[in-house]
Amino acid sequence: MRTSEYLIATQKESPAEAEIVSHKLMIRAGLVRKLASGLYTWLPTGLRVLNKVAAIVRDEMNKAGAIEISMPVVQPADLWESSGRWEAYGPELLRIKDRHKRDFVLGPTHEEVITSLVKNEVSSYKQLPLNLYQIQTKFRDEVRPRFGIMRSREFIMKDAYSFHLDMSSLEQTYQRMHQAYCNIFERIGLEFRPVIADSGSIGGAVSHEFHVLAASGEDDIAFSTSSGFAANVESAEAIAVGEKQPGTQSLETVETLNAKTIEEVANLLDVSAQQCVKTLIVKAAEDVNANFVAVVLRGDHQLNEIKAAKHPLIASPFEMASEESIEQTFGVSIGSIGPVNLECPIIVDRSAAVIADFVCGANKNDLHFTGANWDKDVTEYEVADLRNVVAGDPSPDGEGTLEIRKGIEVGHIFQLGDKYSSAMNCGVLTESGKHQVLQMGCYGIGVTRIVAAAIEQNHDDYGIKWPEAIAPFTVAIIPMNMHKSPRISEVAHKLHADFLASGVEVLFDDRKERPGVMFNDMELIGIPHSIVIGERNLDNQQVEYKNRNTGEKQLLNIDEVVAFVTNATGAN
RNA sequence: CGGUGAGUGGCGCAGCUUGGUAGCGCACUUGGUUUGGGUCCAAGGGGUCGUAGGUUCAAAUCCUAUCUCACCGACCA
Repeated sequence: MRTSEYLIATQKESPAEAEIVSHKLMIRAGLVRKLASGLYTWLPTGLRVLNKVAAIVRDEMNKAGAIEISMPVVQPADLWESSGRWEAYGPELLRIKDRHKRDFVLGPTHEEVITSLVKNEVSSYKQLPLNLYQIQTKFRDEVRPRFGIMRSREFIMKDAYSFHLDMSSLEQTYQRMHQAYCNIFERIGLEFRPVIADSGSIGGAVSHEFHVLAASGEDDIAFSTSSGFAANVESAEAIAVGEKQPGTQSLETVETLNAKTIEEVANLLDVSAQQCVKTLIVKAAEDVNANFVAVVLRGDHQLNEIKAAKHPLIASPFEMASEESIEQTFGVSIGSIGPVNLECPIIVDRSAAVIADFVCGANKNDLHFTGANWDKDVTEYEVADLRNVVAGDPSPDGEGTLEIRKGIEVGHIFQLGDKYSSAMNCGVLTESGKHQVLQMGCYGIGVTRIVAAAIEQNHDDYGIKWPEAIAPFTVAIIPMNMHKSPRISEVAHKLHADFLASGVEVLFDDRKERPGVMFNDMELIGIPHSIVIGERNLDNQQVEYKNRNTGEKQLLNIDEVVAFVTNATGAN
């Protein structure tokens, strides 16, 4: 490819709205352009990358026994009514009407369509298991599209759906998909982790997320320093820190005027936040004989609302009590609430339950207790896992401590069970001739998001540093002042032809630009290898090779260039 | 949806307070210059100032309404 016949579309400045590196670089390197909020056009260079990612995903899916299909983006509303998601999905589901005023949706996902397909096409246990996938455009009317392609409304997803007679078959395919996903991210060349994810409202379901590690990630991932344990912080189990301590002090009341937050109280009393407990008042579940439930955490810990919502005493969805309702119910302001003599059910986090002689609110304004102890000063309570894990916590599998890093979610695999198949009555006849509802798994990869995540993980001050496997071009030819030097032009054209003949993806910068412009553009676009042709080295029949990722430079004889680059590519 | 801010050539912005010829940098075109790291000079093309209404002799500027977009919060590939 020659730049003169291509749309290179690089820019010096990035748009004001671009916040994260990948977004800025995708605009500057000419990969994408925004059409409207959350809607992007993929320019030639961006599309080349996208297609490479998709090709790797497709290849690994095929190898793992999945079969490619393609389903419509526009889906009839009645399908969504049959699964119950027409109401349940919410405003993220873009609803449209056709000319006959019939309701349709732009597909945010395809469980309904695939389940309806399999229901009609598959009727015997002999046809199972079956794993179907597509790589296709999805539309989710995100509340807040963000970070360019990272969270856009229209995006490309690889979604696979597997169908099984029983759970053990589902588990097998699930493991196979887990492995396929690892293969995919390894081949693309990303640093990633499969992590245990929140299993959501579907009871007993197993789920893993795949995260690309990057500082700009929106998710916190907890890892064990010495085992393979990894989980999303929102679902990582927090175990008690340390052994249960015996109490040595007795309850004393202290005045804490103007001290409301844990920090202020701890400072005032000159104790650490770890020696305090904080008491949060939350809405109780409907079948509980109280309006509110108190949740007690160690002062330095944060409540995990997902865990809280799953507790039988706590309302789901989770809701904090308002300041007014707390004052009405307990007659004390929010800063002085504590578990001692509190008139409501009390749930204590595991780590708060092992400390002794702690500081807590005295349920009277501007007063706190010191020297409080469980079982002595508070007798009615239960213990549960309610907090977010923090760095340094013991790993829940008992090996090592936890470390927390940021991740970008690029894949999610899920054992769905029969949620959709039973709602839509999708089943087959078993060996014994009985109708049986199928078990399902679903497996998603954000193909467009991978492109952004790859940039987040691989860039420098000059631009993108593509992993070899997804680079838009393998090699750039950069001739110095070609239009003034017939012999440079000759070598450049020859190398271009040679690369093409060898099947190497080459971008030949034949623009009449100054060298600096070409260097900057090629580095911005992030082409892994480049060949610089200048008068300087041509006397020795040599050109300069430069590696974008390692910065390595060396002189090559003209006749060995193609072999060298081919070799360098294979080596990575 | 809540909070904050912004809409002026393709991009980045100034001008608005105090109404009076729409401006700068990048990009683009032409000519020259330069040529191993975004050269320099000159000439040029391109803008209903988000939209609608109002005030006024006169509105990018003041007033009203409206739309769009971005950033911070709860969701997700």
